[in-house]
Amino acid sequence: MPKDPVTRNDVAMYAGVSTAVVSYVVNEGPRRVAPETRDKVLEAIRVLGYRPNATARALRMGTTRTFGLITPDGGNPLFAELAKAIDKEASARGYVVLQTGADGDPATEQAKIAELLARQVSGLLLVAPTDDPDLTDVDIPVIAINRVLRAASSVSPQYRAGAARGVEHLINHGHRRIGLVIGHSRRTPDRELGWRDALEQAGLEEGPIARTSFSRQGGYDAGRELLDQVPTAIFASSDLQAVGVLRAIHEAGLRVPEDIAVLAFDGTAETEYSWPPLSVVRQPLERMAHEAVTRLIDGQDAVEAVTYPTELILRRSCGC
Amino acid sequence: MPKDPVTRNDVAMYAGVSTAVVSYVVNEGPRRVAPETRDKVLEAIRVLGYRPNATARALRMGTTRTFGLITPDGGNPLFAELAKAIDKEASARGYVVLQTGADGDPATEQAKIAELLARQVSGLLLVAPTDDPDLTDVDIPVIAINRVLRAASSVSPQYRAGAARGVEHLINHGHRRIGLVIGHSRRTPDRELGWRDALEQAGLEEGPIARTSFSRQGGYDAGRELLDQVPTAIFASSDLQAVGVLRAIHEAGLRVPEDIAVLAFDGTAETEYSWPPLSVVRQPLERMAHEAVTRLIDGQDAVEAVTYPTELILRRSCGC
DNA sequence: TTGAAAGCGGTACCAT
DNA sequence: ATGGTACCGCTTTCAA
Repeated sequence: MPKDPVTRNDVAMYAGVSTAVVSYVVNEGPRRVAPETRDKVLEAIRVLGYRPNATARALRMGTTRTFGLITPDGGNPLFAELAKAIDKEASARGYVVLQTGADGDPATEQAKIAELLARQVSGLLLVAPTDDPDLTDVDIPVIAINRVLRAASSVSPQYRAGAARGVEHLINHGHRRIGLVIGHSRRTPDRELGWRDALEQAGLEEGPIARTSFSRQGGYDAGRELLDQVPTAIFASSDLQAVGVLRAIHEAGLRVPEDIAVLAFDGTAETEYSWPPLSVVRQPLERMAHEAVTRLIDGQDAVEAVTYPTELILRRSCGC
Repeated sequence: MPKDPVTRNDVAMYAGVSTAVVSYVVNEGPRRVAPETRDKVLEAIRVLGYRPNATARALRMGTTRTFGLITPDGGNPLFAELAKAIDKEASARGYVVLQTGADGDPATEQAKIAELLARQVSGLLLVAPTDDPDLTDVDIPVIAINRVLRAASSVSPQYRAGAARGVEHLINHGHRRIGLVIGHSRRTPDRELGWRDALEQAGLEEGPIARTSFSRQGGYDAGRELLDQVPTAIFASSDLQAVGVLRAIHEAGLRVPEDIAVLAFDGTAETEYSWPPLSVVRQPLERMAHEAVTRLIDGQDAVEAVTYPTELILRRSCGC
């Protein structure tokens, strides 16, 4: 017997007041209520086990206090950690997040955007990296994370400076031939530019480059490819790739960091327990999540790209 | 100028029909509409860029087609992969999922349940492992995953049989002293029972046990503890723990699997690229997600605990 | 085949 | 301080 839900009407009836008063009590406004009336209502709410219907409220108020979050792949640890940070940030402000994956497919992402819009989300978080979706007639705030959109503000780590800082560290260890594992992409990725910056700065010539997917398998393939060109260090543009590189190196019977050093961009938890533990350039996920959520709520109008400094975390893989 | 949203009223007006007809067209029912009227409406929808308001629909229909998913920690790869599978399953059926983390804290979980109920989710997915939450006056279907609840059905891997199968495999490799890394818990966990089953079955005496948290750090601590008792193989009750164990072993200068073999329960992607790659008892996450979502939608009444067979995946860490 | 209208559960203005 | 009530956008019955 699924007893139908208690509504504000039941409460009003039980407490012998009008529905308006119940509303005033529940929301602590916008009108004052006499203390004793208030107590009657509270009592009725308690006894009846009343829970306001957020759907009705959303309809009336025109806001669901819900964010939509679309990542290319929920299974990717980086996005999982990002999502966790966003959830935490949203929860703290009474929001809730509809999270979904787009399989790294632009068409799917576009469809998911439509679905979330239909559900009246109050803001949209779009995480890297797919093509620019069509955002015309999206009438809610949108923030891009780890990607830059023409039509929306974005929040990202300082890819270029962070990568440069990491590679520079490798150079300080004495490495002169530093390979790069990077993702495919239309324009030159900032992490690649950062790697170049550091090499140039040190007067070093460019090391070997392997372009591959952002995955462990991709890193593995790239690692094998790079090993043929005997670099003494490898900078991977993502944790996943670095983990794959590590495997390729181990299989080749080489030691890290003695024979070859490795440093990765991202800094997810997995890197702390890889073998050896990976030195990383860590994305400030918490700060990024905080900023993204804040912007969504405050609804800034100007389109701007905000970036945050990364953190260099030294572990064993670089030789430290 | 954030032009306010197009409603069904605008469409009706533009097409010169009533709102009812618009509804019939959009939902392809419950009444038939003359083809030409239909075309007019479709045209109006297209021109105006109308998108039905799912919130209003939900209020009227009494269902949001939304699931609530609460995990102890969204950053845990196992839960991230589970969430991904659930998202996929839900999407395919036109549902969407509100995902949130409870920090492994019962009180937080209880609060999140209330929040999701207020938001009228159509079903609730509660993932391991915290205390039994209070589910009285929860009037929607609830499915527990990887945990058993008094008041709701559950979907889990066959922990005991799967663990036994894994340990048995270790025994077949010739191991006679097999340690166990397991989580803390009130009652004896099924994975521990499975480990015992296999040892008993083979007439072996019990190996050393280390009880710790379900984390990489926990596994590391447990690994160090176990190494003092010189087992020749270790069965870890989760991937995370196994990864920690691996680190402890490497630091001790031992080789896997030559000096000590390792096998883990879970089978997340991370294990495929650890060093060496971990042999695992894999949870059938996709099947579990499918079953959980199906049950939520079909709204079975009986409380039952469904379990699914695991898969033994052999890689290098066991000696294969 | 189509239209009018009631009602889903709240909110908040306008009266009293 | 409190009550009555219109309205948020949509679905569906009832009448035409």
